[in-house]
Amino acid sequence: MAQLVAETIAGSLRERIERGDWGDGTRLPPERELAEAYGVARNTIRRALNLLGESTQITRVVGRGTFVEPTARGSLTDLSDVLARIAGSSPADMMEIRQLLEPTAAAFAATNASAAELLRVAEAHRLAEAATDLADFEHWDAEFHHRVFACSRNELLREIHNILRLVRNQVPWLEMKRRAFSEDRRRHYCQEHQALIDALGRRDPEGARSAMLAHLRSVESNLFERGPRD
Amino acid sequence: MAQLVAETIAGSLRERIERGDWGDGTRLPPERELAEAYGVARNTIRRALNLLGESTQITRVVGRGTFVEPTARGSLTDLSDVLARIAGSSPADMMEIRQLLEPTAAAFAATNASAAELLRVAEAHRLAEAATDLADFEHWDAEFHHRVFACSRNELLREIHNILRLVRNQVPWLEMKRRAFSEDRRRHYCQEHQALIDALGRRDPEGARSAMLAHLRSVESNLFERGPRD
DNA sequence: GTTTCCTGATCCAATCCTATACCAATTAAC
DNA sequence: GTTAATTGGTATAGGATTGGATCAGGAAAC
Repeated sequence: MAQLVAETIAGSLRERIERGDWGDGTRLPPERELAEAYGVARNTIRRALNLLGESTQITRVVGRGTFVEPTARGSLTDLSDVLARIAGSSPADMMEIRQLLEPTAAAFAATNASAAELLRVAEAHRLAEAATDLADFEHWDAEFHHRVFACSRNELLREIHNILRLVRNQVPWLEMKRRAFSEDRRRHYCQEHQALIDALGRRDPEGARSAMLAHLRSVESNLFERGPRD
Repeated sequence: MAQLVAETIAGSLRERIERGDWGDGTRLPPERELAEAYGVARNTIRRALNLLGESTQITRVVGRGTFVEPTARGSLTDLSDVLARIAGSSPADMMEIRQLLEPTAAAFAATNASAAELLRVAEAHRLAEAATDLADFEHWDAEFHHRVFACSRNELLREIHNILRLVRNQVPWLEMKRRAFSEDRRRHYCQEHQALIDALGRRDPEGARSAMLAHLRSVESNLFERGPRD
């Protein structure tokens, strides 16, 4: 994944900081020294440090040097706290958020997607339809939803969905989905997906929005009501 | 079935991508290299890549290379990658998401908040009003918005906002907000905050929703239009 | 004859790395 | 206090790599 020399070096430096080679508040070697150590030009080191500064907290002071911020680990743990809480959030909250985000993503997609992207959405739908077991269906169903986000042309929206998707791949969720699954329901979902694809093909934002909303409501009621075989 | 050479090559490349020869986000060999490897002219490789681009997500950047889009394969991307992409997302995307999430959070808050929570929202508003410098105002403004999320009674929604808040605390955002700031605008924001608090106090979800939306629209136009002193 | 497809070649534009020089702020030596 | 060395910040130039675009020519299909 590291195509750029600067990216590689940034990764190496980050690792060394996190490993504790340079502790909180200590000074990193001067740029000129790092350049020689890594065998690259100083420009490249500066670029690596700029990249590093985007994610890790470092402070650079003219005449003094580059320092590891004491808060660097703090904000990281902040973030991991956030993620832990996200992972532990309730299915009801999740479905509420999905009903908030996904219809809008579908509406955006109807307006913004290229024909090629719509083909990719349709492809995921087709594979979900053709799936022979639950795991396969789950995979292509998730992929279908994600591809809608992918063509919404809002990168942030897409990445938020990535996070939600990670949560829904946790064990309790898989269990829950397994209990709510039936062949009937699968067919029903596929029909709803088809309706969404039709709306996207018509470039109809409001149609896509309501198709997605209807789909999520049926997912929700299946998830939270009694199983199909009581 | 006399396939074009370019089509055959496109198919071969597609297969290799899906098989994982080149993983998410990695760079494909340069066109000149592929041309030699397949024993064809570079034009033909370019044609194949154009065909490939119609069905698979690849990105081509002059001077850098051709890349497999992170979404091109089904694999779930690493969480740290997701966060890096979130941190790098555009302010326009951010404002779009805020206008999607925050009005709904406000509506939830109007229904769900306890009286004590509403007091905490009002407190943040009061401190933002009383702030004497930009940093202080920024802090309480952000806190105001976050406390609205905190009483929306949807933990997931609140944590998503936490992530967005972390992004908006990055350097480029701070710069942008500084440029868009003026005392006039601060007073205007505070009036809008007051309108929101009034709606929350009336337990009026739709009023809260529209008050928040109006506020975010004015934030957006201030952020993206010319500075206050042109 | 015309069209389509591939080849070969050339030039352009963007990006990355190198190399170098100079500036500005800080620190240490005197 | 003054000066010199150190260090990050900035700018410029050049070479190498890479995708973008175009043109001329040959071969095959119609």
